[in-house]
Amino acid sequence: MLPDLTREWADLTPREAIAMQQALASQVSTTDDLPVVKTVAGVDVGFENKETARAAIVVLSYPELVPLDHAIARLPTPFPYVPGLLSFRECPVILKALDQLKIQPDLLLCDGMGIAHPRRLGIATHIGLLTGMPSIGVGKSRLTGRHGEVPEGKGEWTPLMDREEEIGAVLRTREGVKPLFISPGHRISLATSIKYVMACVTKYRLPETTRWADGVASGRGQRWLKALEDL
DNA sequence: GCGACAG
DNA sequence: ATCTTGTCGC
Repeated sequence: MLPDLTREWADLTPREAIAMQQALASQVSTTDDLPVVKTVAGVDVGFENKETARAAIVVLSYPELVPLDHAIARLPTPFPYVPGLLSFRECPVILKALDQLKIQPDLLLCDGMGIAHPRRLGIATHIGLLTGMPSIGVGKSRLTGRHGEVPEGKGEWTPLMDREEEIGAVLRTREGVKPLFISPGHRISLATSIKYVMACVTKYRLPETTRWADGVASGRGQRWLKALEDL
């Protein structure tokens, strides 16, 4: 049973949230410490309105990428969107969804950043710390850090730097598409993160994990859920 | 003081 | 994230 943060985080101020991130940062590990990966999961959070957050998680077999399990959870939105504090808005409902899974994944890919964050505590990292699960941040745009041009070829990447520190990779998952911002969440290195993200990419820009998750999380989720039933 | 700013 | 139609390109 994962912690229910709905209450604990209810009256958190941005200042307290930042202090919490700074306190947790020392516990993050970017050394590979994962089991043999037989399952990977993607998680995504959508908002039905300003009031309600909805998380969807889909577990896929690895390396086949066939859907095996899924969960959807809803919870009141506990925190406004503040750049750098995304996890306080989305973690509670994600934990609730994770608790509903029959199959706990070996690796979790989250929308957003891992350590590529001002205090090295993006949502993927925070979820990793809360669950103990190896995690990777897969962002569609940049939060922080600098980088050079990204080579055009599929699988090519450029380091994302904060001063002298390598905090992630700007990865071209397909030729001719906007690159993704990949960073270690917890219990995984950058090189290994890139490897698993590319292994989850088939013919689209986004890895299958996140494609399944946000297909189920938002909009026309019924269409995706029906596909899951036909297993 | 002026921008930048995951989802 | 979410609101939204047509449209440009492979």
